[in-house]
Amino acid sequence: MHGEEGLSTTHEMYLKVLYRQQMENEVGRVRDLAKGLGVTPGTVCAVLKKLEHAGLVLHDHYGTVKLTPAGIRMAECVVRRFDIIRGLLIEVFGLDTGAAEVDACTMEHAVSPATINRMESMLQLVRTGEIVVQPLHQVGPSVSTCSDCEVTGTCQAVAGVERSRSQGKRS
Amino acid sequence: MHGEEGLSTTHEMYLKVLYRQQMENEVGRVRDLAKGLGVTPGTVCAVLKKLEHAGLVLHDHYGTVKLTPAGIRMAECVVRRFDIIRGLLIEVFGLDTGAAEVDACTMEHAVSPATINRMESMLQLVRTGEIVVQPLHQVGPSVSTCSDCEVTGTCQAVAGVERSRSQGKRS
DNA sequence: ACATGTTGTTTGGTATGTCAAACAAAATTT
DNA sequence: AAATTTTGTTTGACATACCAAACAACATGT
Repeated sequence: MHGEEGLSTTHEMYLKVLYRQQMENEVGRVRDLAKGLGVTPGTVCAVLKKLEHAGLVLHDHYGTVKLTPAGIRMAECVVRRFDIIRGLLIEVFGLDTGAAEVDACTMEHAVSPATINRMESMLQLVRTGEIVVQPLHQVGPSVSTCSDCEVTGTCQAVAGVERSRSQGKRS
Repeated sequence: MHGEEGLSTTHEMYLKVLYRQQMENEVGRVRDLAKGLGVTPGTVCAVLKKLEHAGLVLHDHYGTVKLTPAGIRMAECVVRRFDIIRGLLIEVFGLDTGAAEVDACTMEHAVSPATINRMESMLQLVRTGEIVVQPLHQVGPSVSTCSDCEVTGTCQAVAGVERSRSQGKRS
């Protein structure tokens, strides 16, 4: 019935960044998207074609880029996942903001609805004090027990993009 | 100093499946890898070339496939991440085994060392009873508050592979 | 030993997502 | 309004990861 069978990580990122920029800027422009995503304008152009074809954005030639209602819904899903994971990593797992946001940006594309819902519940319970997790914060700062897997955040969008949005807009 | 700058999700999956099969079978064969990963033998062949070039596997022409010590170390990192995330999703977030394993298989490629270490600590604290999280299990079964983002597990390896391994080897 | 079947490899093709650089349109300056 | 700058689009190229199908090697049965 829905027809959609899941967006790629790339497409989710495009929608998310576009959504955030539209919240602040009103109008979307290719150059801003490119900057926000850390890719070239040519790449954005190509991907926008697909998103337009999928009915998620409207893109006037040499003009503005706008999310459709469907695009907004999808973007909000991604943003919700990001916010929940970010909160969880900071408030429950005790990571610092920067690391949490880089990881959240990668993980947001990897969790099913079931998992994100449980994460949301957990976050809520911790916030209301029904679950107490202070002990975790005493574990120490990001011990690297595994020197082999230097898994770096593979999220394309620079951490700065995340940071600038989620804690008060800064230029 | 290390030289490596992070494996792709694909390569991590190849190493993980190879590792598991070698734990059970001794000898690795292209067809088993292909089956375990849900891809064709031709694809496996191509990817093995890259893994060999990266010093992670040894692949005799028309012969066996074996992880190098470096490959084993990397594979163990991936397996460790999987196991921690799987445990967390089941024991802390209250997901059922199947869903947890599908999600863990996607998430295992998306968490930084810092995050996985915190997750491990959390899991330990829950197991030793220092943190109690029963309330979460009463939240109900995977409510889908978000009907738009039908994010499906994008993990290539069929859930069966995960399942057969992680709860007692079954043929 | 040789025919058959299995397993492994190669080849040619596809789809994504990316860049650099050429080119086109719009906006701004003067 | 013409020149210049900025912004947007297209093109050609590349890397990854995949498949189907042709082909090569190996293993076995009789």
